[in-house]
Amino acid sequence: MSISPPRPKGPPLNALRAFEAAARLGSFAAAAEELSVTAGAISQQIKAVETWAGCPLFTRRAQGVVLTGEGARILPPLTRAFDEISRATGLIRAHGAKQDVNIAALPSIAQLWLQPRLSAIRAALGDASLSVFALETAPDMNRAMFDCSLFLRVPTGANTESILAQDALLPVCAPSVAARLKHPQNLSSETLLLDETWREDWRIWATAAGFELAKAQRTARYSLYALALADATAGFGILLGRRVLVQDALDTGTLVAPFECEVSLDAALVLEVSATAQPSSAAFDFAKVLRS
Amino acid sequence: MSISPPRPKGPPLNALRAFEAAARLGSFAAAAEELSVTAGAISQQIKAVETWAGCPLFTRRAQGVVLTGEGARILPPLTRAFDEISRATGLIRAHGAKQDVNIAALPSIAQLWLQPRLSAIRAALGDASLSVFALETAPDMNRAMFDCSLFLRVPTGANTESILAQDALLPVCAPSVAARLKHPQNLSSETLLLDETWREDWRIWATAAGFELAKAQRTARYSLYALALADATAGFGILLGRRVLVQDALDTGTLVAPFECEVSLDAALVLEVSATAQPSSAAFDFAKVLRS
DNA sequence: AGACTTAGTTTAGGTTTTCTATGGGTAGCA
DNA sequence: TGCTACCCATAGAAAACCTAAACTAAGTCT
Repeated sequence: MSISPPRPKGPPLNALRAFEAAARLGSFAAAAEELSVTAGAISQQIKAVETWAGCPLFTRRAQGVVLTGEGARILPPLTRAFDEISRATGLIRAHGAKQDVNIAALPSIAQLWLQPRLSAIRAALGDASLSVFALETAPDMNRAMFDCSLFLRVPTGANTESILAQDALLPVCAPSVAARLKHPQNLSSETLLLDETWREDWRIWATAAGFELAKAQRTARYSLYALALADATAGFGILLGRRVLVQDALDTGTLVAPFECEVSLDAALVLEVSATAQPSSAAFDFAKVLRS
Repeated sequence: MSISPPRPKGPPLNALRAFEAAARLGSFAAAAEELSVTAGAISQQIKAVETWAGCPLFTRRAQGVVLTGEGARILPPLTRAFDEISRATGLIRAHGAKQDVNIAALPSIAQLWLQPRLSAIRAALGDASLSVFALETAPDMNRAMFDCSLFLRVPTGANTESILAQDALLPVCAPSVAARLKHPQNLSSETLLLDETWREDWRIWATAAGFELAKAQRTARYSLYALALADATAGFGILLGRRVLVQDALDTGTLVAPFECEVSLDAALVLEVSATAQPSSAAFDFAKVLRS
């Protein structure tokens, strides 16, 4: 018998949070994104849980991970528990730090859609400060500590959502370039600009426009939409525009749409407000300004 | 507008666990005991939660702490959430580490009651290893990672409990000392031994025996019951015995009870089994041996 | 076949967090 | 007035955590 060796410890909570995210999202990489750490960190945390529990929770396969029976058994209660913690802490946080609004948005939306509206927003918010966080994928609003999110995606119909604008695809270019484009066929001799995030867009538009993309078509790919937009403005090529993001440029005339054909998308510019946000909070004021 | 500064972090889970324990138990010191850390650590963790939330959760008073409105509001959901986590993780842990039984017990019970029974227990457990942890106060079995607990306390009637023996108070001493004790009055010239944990015991017994304790009564206080028992055996004084703990010494005759008067207590030797323990586990075997 | 891509692992190393150990301070108790 | 029971503050030590970079392993183009 051993008397008072290091006392048996409770479950490692941070590691459990990592496990819960990975199990819920079905991937370590996605969990890493949600928790804003690297995949290696998730891998280690989950190993820690497995060591603590004494049994494996995931079966590792080359193309991903699959929950084991034990893993699947504890996921629902853990999700409930972490949701409850988020909700509870969100409530009290609203009282203290109500002076600050945290927005999650696609980098492109932050730069091209939000920035022009910032001065109006600031005026409406008064002294509450505003922080914008650029994220590649929309966060789970039940978890991440954002008050609002702005993403281009298919609406889910949740009542925390507002559709600000339906999205659509249309090629845009500098007026000088538009002059030599009479017909989609002319595109084959031009450089097509596209954003990495939406690399299928040209294919989708071409199909709808009844235009065959050449195999050897010259293209330029950008990881930042604003960069592609700048190059299009400079007359470097034709950008397959997202209406929401190019609207301002079309309005001011720096870009024009050379063709009539515009393809409607299911995706829209969706504003989502955190479920824990209070109607009296600055986050609500922010949302109200955007909806108007 | 600031773009992508350090992303807003989720609530600090370990700090929330500290808060939940402190709020539930009404004291930082008690929470420290439950989580087996120092009170200073709890103090810092709670400050971390308050900083994160942006509002105080406790009002500090010199004689303790009181929950604020915000604190009281989040306690129930947090307790639910952590209970759920404990339950869920306890379930899977049972599958992996079923080879080990962790017992929490009063130091005195571990030494004086459990030790004599160890060989029988080992025989029944087979290859499962046994660890005994000495604790001053009974842990919350929904939280702490113990499979069983053995404490002297008033039974609550929970169905995870078994009463192994009702407790009682009776003075005990070496046979040589008993020879000169004809009547409780003789005690005034003797040294009374008592354990810090139960410092009221002599007063309780004296009241029941109709015997007035002198103000200048000579006493010796021990922080370890086994030490007091050893001194009593050596003829150093009279120990106010807990029947459960001195029974073995009475049976072997190393100690005797000089007076007839035995005071029954509401407290009993209570065995509690963790709610997450499986009927097939070694913890159940252990409990079965003790009950027989 | 060979090159790329996707998904997770592993290790070392440094950073951040957390804990303990001390030395206060304040109110109730005797 | 001394004791005890609480909690607070600080600094150094210990533990936990994260990142970066190189690696494995199984697809998927070409």
